[in-house]
Formats: sequence, C-alpha cells, structure tokens
Amino acid sequence: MKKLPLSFYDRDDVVLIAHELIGKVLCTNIDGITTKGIITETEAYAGIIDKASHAYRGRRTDRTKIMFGRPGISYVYLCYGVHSLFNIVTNKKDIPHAVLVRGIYPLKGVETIVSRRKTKEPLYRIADGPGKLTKALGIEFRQHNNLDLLGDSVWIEDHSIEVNPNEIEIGPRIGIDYAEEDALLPYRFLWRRNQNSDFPIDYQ
DNA sequence: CATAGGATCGCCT
DNA sequence: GGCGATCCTATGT
Repeated sequence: MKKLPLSFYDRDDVVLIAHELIGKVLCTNIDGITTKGIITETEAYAGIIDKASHAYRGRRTDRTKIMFGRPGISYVYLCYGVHSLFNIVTNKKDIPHAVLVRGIYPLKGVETIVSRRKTKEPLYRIADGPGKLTKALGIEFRQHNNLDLLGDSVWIEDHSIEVNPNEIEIGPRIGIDYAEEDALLPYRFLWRRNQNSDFPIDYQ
C-alpha cells in the first residue's frame, strides 16, 4: 500500500496511465477524515491533438493552465454548474495530458461516503460516475484543484490489487460527441467486475 | 458586459 | 428516455 510516485505520472503515454490506474486507490483526507476508493473507470485526454480535451489546439486559459503544469497534480473543474470532475495531470510541464477518474468502489470510510452521497444506492453504484465519486470522497473544485498528488490531501495508492485484464472493457469516451473523429478513440477503461456486484474481497 | 454551453446526475414519465 | 438544475468558463461585442 504505497503512494504512487511522481515517476508514475511523469510519462508520455496517457492512455497507458489511464489503463494502469484501474485498480489503484484514490484517497482523500478532508477535515481529518480519510476516505478511499478503488478506481474502476478512467478516461485519457491526450492534450493539444485531442479534440475532446480542454487543451485541444494548445488552448491555455485560467482553467486549463493546470494541465500545462507539472505531472502528479489534480485538475478539478466544475461541470454543468453542479459537479466537480477530478482529473490527474500527467506528462511533462507544457504537455497538457490528463486522466479523468470516472468511477470508484468504496474501500475506506464507507460510512462517510454513504452519508456524503445521501442515497440508498448499493456500494457498487454509489460512486460509479465522475460527479458521484467526487461527492463521495469530498472533492470540490474550489478546494482541490491544482493540488500535489504526492501531498496529504488527495493522493493515489497502490494496494497491489490484481485486475484481470479480461475484465477491463476498453471503448470510446462518454459525453464528448463534439469531439468528431476523436469521439471514437478507445480511451475509456472500465473494470466490469464492479458493474454488477460488490467486491467479494475486503482489500482494506 | 452578455451569452451559450458543458468530460453529469437524479428525478420524472 | 427526457429534462431541469446551476454556475463557471470561454468567447464575442
């Protein structure tokens, strides 16, 4: 159970990183309460050549400048005026790659997660969306944007959870119809095991 | 300054 | 399956 090092994020292949993040553990410490979840769904956003990316064609604004910074930093933004979406900045400075985390399975602080979500959904569906997981883990765009993932507020751990490659569904990203031909790229990774039932093993 | 639209969700029918 | 919520961002005048 180790915090992922900078070298994990400081790599060229954002699609590979998105793939490898399946089964890693996203963690937060908010007001002294730690919550953790196994990452079950991710999407890669490949920077200036990717029509789905906020940084397409090198667009550098107050919002997107985070992605042009160092790897291993959070990029959290408000979507539809309602949801904070959590991304991980990868690759070197000035190369605006990012991975959107789209789903987790609760691992630690389950009571806190359930109370934050205010729903009776089962655990396998309580944080199975990009806006749902941020609420579950207490991530908000004003407070958790541009944070160092090697710090002690938001970070990612490797619990050596084994993921059967056959259980990872690879396909097009969600909600990016505007991205034309890039909308079909296989940049989304989903751990299907988590779709229908709770995890049988307590990894904690 | 005004305006359109969004890497979504939950509730409604 | 449809739609409203809700507010920030990016763009244009």
